[in-house]
Amino acid sequence: MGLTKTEIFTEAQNELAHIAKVLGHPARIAILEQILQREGCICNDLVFETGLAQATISQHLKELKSIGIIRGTISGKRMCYCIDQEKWETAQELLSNFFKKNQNTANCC
Amino acid sequence: MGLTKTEIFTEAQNELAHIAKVLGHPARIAILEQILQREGCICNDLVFETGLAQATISQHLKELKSIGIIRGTISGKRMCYCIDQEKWETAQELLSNFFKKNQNTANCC
DNA sequence: GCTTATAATCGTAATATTGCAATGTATAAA
DNA sequence: TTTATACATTGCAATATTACGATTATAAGC
Repeated sequence: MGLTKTEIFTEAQNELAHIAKVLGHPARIAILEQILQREGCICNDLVFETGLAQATISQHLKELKSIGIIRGTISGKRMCYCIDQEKWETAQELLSNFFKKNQNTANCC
Repeated sequence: MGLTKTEIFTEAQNELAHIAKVLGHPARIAILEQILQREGCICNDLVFETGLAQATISQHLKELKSIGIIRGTISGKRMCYCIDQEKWETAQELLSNFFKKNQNTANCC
């Protein structure tokens, strides 16, 4: 059906899954890496860097904005995208805490 | 087109994205949490726990197996699922390293 | 042998995602 | 005021994902 039954899971599970889902595309990883590399902002040189169409990049940026991990501010006729530090750290911690749940479990099989 | 252009991204980007993608569904987060909680194995009580159909759970388990983060071993007529410690840590580190790329970046906008 | 339990797989329907061309919009430059 | 530039949005086609019922395969127990 292609429809995730979000209502049967907890808020936390849905939130974590949403963050992971947004990170779950190589183009979005590449975009984030570019933004980081240029230590600060960047506009749609991303189109040039990735080789994807402008519309496609725009769509991926929208996905990234949906978890708040990037922010876009207008500077003239250009857009300046950058990392939202706070949201970045939130995502980092949510994932980190999830992985920390697996301390010490002895292998069973 | 629904077809990710994996060939234009690096191995590392594709690998990280794949891991994130697999974690990007609340059912799979829930499944992993269950396996961890029962500190070791579990069979398809997952069906009961989540309320999803057996076929659906089986499919999600397959996704999780695709990144190696869980392993299933046969024990009689049951399957015993557990975390693969090594792969778990690999995934943890890949994500952790990705997030660590954003040290010290001054906010630009 | 047969029956039951457990889980994988197949087939299908519904919805989501990816990607792009075309179009729209706002700003800057001329 | 026109024109160009930079993005966002829309609409569409192709593919992927999610979910489930039905079927199949395997092993245990009789």
